[in-house]
Amino acid sequence: MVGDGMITKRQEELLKLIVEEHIKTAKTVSSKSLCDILNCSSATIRNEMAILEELGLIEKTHISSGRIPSEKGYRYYVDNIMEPKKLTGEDVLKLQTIFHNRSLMLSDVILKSMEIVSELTSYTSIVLGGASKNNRLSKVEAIPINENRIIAIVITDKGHVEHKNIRIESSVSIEEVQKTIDLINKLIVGTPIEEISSKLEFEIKPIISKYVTQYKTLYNAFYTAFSDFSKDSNIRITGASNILKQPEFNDTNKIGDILRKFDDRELIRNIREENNGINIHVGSENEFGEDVGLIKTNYEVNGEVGTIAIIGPTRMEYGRVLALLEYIKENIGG
Amino acid sequence: MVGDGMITKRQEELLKLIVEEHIKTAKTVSSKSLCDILNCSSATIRNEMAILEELGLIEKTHISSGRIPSEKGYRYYVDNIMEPKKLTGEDVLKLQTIFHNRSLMLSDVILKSMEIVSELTSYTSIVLGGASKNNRLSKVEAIPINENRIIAIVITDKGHVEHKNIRIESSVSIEEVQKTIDLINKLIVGTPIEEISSKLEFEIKPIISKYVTQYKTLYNAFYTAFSDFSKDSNIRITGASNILKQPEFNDTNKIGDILRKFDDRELIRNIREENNGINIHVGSENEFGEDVGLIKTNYEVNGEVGTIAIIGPTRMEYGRVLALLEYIKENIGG
DNA sequence: TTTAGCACTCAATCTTACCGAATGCCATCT
DNA sequence: AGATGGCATTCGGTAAGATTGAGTGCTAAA
Repeated sequence: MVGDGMITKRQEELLKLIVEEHIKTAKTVSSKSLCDILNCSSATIRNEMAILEELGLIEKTHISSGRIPSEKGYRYYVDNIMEPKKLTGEDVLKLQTIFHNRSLMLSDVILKSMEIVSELTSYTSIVLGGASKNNRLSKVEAIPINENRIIAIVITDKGHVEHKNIRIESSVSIEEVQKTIDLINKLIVGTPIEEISSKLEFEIKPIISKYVTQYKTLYNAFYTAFSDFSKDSNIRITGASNILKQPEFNDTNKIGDILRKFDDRELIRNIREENNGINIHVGSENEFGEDVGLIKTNYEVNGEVGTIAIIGPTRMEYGRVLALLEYIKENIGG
Repeated sequence: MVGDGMITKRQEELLKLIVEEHIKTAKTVSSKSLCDILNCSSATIRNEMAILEELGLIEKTHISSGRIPSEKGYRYYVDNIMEPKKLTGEDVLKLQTIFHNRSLMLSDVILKSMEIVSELTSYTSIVLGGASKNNRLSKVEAIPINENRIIAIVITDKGHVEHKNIRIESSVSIEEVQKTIDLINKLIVGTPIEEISSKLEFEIKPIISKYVTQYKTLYNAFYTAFSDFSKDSNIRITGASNILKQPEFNDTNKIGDILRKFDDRELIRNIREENNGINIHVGSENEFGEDVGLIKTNYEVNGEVGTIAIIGPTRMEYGRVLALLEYIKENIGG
């Protein structure tokens, strides 16, 4: 006996073969097809299969079909059997062309490398970028465009930049706007992004109201500009059509189910990963439902944080995707 | 005889009925079903149908089927028969909640209103935003982040802002960077965006090379930053899953064909509309193929130009979409 | 010019049959 | 006690009719 508890060495080997064969072919795996590898008769394998099925690690699609891994089976495989796959030369090579291109900015490096992963694997990639954790306000600048529009530009110490288009009433003079900006600059530079809203409310507001006559309208404009700062983070989904390459999605209902989820920006935003490490969510463990597998990890480079994720069928090559994401995560530092 | 040439009043009426009935039901239209409306027998209608088919305006799906409009038939309908549909109260109401929200910036107004159109019609919307036509450079600013990264911020007179992350060799001093920025600011403020690249090359480069010792590496950094300025414009596709609501896309191959096109950013960028007006492209007239209809128009507000488009089945409600886009175009000025 | 009538075509649906791939189980072998 | 061979059984998949119904084209008459 080995491992979690009740599963023998041979059963584990059998589970491994079933999972990997199913991942490769998308078909059910028969007892006969494994005779040669396990050096025993199909009847023997059927007996073992019955035990694995008893344990909920594999399933039949109908009463006399071969077996496929269950969700629990994948989980067991991922946790106890799978060994981190080594990347092939081709995979590494394609990614390196991105990492070695010095003229790309960080966000483009991530987008492009995930595009490549999507292309290499025929899965779908998601990049959630742009949040700025632990960034501090470095500078606020306001550029007047015409009498009722100004552009506020906010720059953080880690190099994150956002701009907001602010509409103001025409009764407010340019001088008053400038005075407000000066006050903001003087008072909140160095404040962490997360705290700006409350600082504005409790520290800046009282002061502005003293110095600026039209303070109310101006304050409101700036408050809304700051409060959704980097809230609607960038979402990029690449290779959504790849799900059609997977035979299990040869069904308009299933395609619809997942496509509707890709369209739901709220849901996509929610896959944002907070933990460290690379996390695998099989089937119903993720928000896309039982038919898909999701592998995701966060990244943080120069204070820019985000999440990258790969979505494929439950039957996806977990080991390979894991290795690819690991490689990307290690190489975007530069 | 009326219209283009060979088509009678009654034939035109018949074509109108066939198109509109098909748009409503997605089914073939039989002669019998139109008897009541046209006040004649099915045989008479069949005779007229034979003529319309002769002219290529309608088709059969098989030898004894009812008729559907051909591509040419849709074209004729759009050009000669369709009357601009009046928007329903619900349509207007939903859009107005966006237009009346003063705190949204322009780009968000467009995105959100197209989201609503997509939702109202069950078609797919595309927004290509962010290009800045006729904008002139108003200010360049550089903020050093650390010894080999600076952020360049570019602002145009119309209020368009972009920033680029520039990596520089550590051998370049902050002073040299600042000197370069000052030169750029002095020399190219007021230049139209489109001309910046060439101006950099032929006017700035010689001067920089005189004043800045490490000019080559700096020049290259700025050149790449400017040259893809607003090139990779924002693309937003909303409601891609809506195509599955259309019965003619109840087929994984067709879904795949169009989804692959949605994934192709190059193709999507190419739908950018240059002409004025709202343009309808039926079937093979657009880049998405014979199964879809495309309605698109450009917009220009405060020097920010872009394109909005709606994609549906060939059998789409052209009149309604036309009215919706018209309404949006008229109302994003504010 | 319109219409009624009729033969004909075809999609769609259902039924039936059959093959082959697997399985479960049982009796037997080592 | 574990492994195996044999056998009945199940079920998906494919193919071949059979049936139905909607709709057309054509012709002859109104």
